[in-house]
Amino acid sequence: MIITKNYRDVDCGSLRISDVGKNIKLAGWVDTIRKLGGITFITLRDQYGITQLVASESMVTNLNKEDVISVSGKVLERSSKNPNMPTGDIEIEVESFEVLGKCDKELPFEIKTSSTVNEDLRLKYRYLDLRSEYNQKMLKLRSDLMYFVRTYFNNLGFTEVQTPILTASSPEGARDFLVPSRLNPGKFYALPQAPQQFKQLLMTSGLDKYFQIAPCFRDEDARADRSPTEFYQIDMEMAFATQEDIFSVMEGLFKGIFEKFTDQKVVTPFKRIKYEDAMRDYCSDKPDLRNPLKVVDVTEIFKDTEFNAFKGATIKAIKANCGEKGRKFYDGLTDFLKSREAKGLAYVHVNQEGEFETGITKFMTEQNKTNLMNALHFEPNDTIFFVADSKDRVAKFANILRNELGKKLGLIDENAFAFCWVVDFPFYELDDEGKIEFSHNPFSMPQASIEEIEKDPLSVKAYQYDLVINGYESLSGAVRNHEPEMMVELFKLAGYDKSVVENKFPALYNAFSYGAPPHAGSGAGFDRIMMLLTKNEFIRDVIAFPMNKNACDPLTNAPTVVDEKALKDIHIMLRPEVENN
RNA sequence: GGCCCGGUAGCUCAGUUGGUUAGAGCGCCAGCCUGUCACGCUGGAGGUCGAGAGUUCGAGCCUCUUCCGGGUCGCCA
Repeated sequence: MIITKNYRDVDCGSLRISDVGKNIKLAGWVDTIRKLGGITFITLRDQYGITQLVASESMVTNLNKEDVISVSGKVLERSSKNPNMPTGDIEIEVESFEVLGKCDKELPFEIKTSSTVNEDLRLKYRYLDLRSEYNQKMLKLRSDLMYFVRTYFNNLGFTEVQTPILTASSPEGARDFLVPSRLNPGKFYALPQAPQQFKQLLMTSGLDKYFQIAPCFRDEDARADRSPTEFYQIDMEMAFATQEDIFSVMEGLFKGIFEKFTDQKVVTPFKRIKYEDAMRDYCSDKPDLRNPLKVVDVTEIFKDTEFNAFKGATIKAIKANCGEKGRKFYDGLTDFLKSREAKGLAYVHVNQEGEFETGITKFMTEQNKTNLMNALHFEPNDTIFFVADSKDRVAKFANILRNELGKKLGLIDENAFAFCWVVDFPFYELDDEGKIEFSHNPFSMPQASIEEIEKDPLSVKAYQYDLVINGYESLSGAVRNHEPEMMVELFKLAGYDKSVVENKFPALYNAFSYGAPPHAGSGAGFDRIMMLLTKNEFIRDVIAFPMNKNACDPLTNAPTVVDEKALKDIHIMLRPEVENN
């Protein structure tokens, strides 16, 4: 490692007992000052570590925490060592020091405890927040991860291509960020939601294997695990490739990443679940497989029930052993479900004798019980939970219940990573009005011929896949449709004219008419991987300069008002209600 | 846009049924302290209780409005 030498000889993390006796210059931030009367201990911090300085009291008056100083002195063996620090065997006896950067303001928060501080304040002083040990490690990990990804793809013969940041607005998908064009009055660029079109064009250009650590921009609302403006994607595409080829490359990447950056052994090939089965067993297309609970549809069992909440509803059941939980536990679950807009939560407890008790036991017939036994194979001390609602709402609540039970009952191994491919997404689905609509990507390849599709479009699966890790959608991809004629037919089935394909995606459509190879690829969320590696549930904690929930940056005050002239240049006039704000 | 939670000292928070001068820990300042390492001890400064209105003899606490932040639903093909 290189270390700049004018202000220091070594960094703050590297001196050891073998260095005792050397005259050394060190530079860094004053981390702590401990005055014990005649003697003062100071710890000096940089990105690499912390080294203790020792000085006479008179020598270091007027020193503040977070001052940046350069210190000259002799390395001593400590008389009282600290086994908790890598440099804990030694200290520097200060002979002289120079203040390089004074910290003369009171800190808005303490660096050590910045992670507990109100996020807007942390973001306003992000340069201080980033001084914390967690953030220093986070920045290094991001860099190491980027390097690892690039090395992996380069070793496999991939070419990294930088695709445009200013491009055309696309009609599908999320809201675009728009950038007005000065040279083309009234027209706008859009920031790319993903390099999707460009990487497919590269395939038609003859590039065999493409990748990019690509910035993506979407103007949608934030979530804890979703950045409100921009994020990075590990984007890749291969010509002459099948779904299996993509799986093999990406499994190699994820195995490599998780084995290098965590202490987990990653087993390949990853588990695979059909979309249909995931929806049946977990009521989610991104199930957390660390959670052993499964959902069972019991609608049929209760079709003649007297229980009002079940009448006419779709009913999902989850069996779980809740141990010795009291009424409070069940009420808490019910309240949680209700707070998420469920109508309620029904349950029965199975006692030692295998009989139902509590909850909705009085509505259970013997036949119900027999059927439930066949469906759920419950045992003494199990509890059976039921959520009932309309067909399109019930899955959501079953999923919420499954996740909450997993969490509350401690069924989730926090140290494990559960990888699974979700495959065979449906190509079409019915929209709210019962019309056939593309369910995911209209440009993915269906798993059937056009003749078969026309017979029964809703049964057709797509070569479309997600990689789910611990319940996070971490990668999404597809085998692409590179046959323009078939694409037109597929659009027709969804009620779109040929002109829609031609006009909305002219570059792709035209390019595919000049000889395109079959190709497939994927995009993996770089920030999501960072979250998993650091076990962090907030995406902002793995980004150097994140925006807040409302897509504002308290540090730079972005977005800002701009002056009249700048607006005039780009032919923009603000609506009066906005201007007056 | 809907729903939920929060806003009290620089930071993190407590604050009872509405009742005297609004507290604690950390940080900051001063003094003491020669082996600390979350040093310790003593003292001190520091408050528009987010803002506004209302109810009340009396509001940090109750009501309404509003601003700000977080989570979530919608949204993210």
